[in-house]
Amino acid sequence: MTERPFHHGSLRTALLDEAVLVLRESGVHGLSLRDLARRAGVSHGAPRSHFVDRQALLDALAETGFRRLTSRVELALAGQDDVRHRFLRVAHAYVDFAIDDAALMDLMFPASPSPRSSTVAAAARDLFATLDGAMGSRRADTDEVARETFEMLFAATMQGIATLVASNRIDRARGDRLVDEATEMMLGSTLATTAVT
Amino acid sequence: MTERPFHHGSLRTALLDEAVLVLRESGVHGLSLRDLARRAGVSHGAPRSHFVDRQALLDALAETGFRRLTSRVELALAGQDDVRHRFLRVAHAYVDFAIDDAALMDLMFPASPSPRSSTVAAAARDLFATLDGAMGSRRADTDEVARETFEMLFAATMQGIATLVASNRIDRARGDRLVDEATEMMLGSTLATTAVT
DNA sequence: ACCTGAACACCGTTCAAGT
DNA sequence: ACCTGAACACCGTTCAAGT
Repeated sequence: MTERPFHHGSLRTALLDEAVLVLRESGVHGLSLRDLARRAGVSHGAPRSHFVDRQALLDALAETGFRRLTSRVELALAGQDDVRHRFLRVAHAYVDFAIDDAALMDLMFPASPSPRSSTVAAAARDLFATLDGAMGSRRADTDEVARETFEMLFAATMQGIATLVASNRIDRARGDRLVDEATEMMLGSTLATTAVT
Repeated sequence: MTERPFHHGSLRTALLDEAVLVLRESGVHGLSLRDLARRAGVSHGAPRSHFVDRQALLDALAETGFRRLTSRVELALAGQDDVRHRFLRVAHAYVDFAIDDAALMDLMFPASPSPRSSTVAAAARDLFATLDGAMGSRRADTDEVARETFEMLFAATMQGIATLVASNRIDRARGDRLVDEATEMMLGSTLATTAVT
């Protein structure tokens, strides 16, 4: 009678957890609702109760990705006041995540942008708000445009380094060094002097 | 008797050309061998004569992508001697391509890196060699390590900006301005003074 | 509210057969 | 050498039915 001992309401999270693992080793292409159902020990129609279609699952995955990355960045911020170290820690947290969960990053920042569900959009906004807080000046009179430009370039560079590593153009150690060098270069630029404290 | 007037040997390129279009409007997910065969007016088994499996088609697409991007960069280099303008033109050429063919870029720089076929690898090397030539110093005694680092950071930043635009985080005009600003910032850094002429 | 299981259309892949 | 068409296993999606 304990034929299906699990999922007295936890099937949704069980599917998501399993999906993260599959994603990590087989990419988006390896993700199938039927396969996830099989792994969870339920019928192939069961996931339908929690995700209307495959895209809904992918959206939910992107949302958890944004939340996990946000908490990683928050962790990197804990107890750091020096600007240089703050940037370095955030940068490494971001790039590490992007490399370890490259396929998930593709779901979070899809190349063919589909209209984003509101819950995913909210999770994305939380991440950007956290990043803003991490990089923003604490002085109110700082040039707003310069700061936003600086933030964008910083995010772009980190995302780019992660892509280089994830696609095997450079190895991880090289990527780590690039993160350091990029951070130093950007903090040393004239843009930075008007953008951050 | 002209039931199938095309493809007296051109089916391969016909499939590839069609695939680029499908890729552009439906992403990798919308690419199906059977659908391509249908559009070309051949049976579903016909593509097999030119591509052993779906991955072989994706590899071929990546290869053509590298070749097209290489020629775009070469075009951007034509008749430009000033360093600043050279960088700006190459950067815009790169980012424009990455935005217009974002899905193709994902095939060229896959998140879950599969072992790359030798022909794809060769096409990729051609692109990197061209980029090296575009950005490299003409003086032989320049610091080699600094130059390579500078090249990597430049490529990473451009790829990152393209990702931001392709995933709709910023619009295209903002991306264009970021390209300009990033180029100025990088050329103004101390890294650049030891890396480029 | 959540899950089952049959049904349908679609896909990648294989393969014998045609030209 | 290139293409056809049947076959097989797999998938997403829908839906009536169970609990």
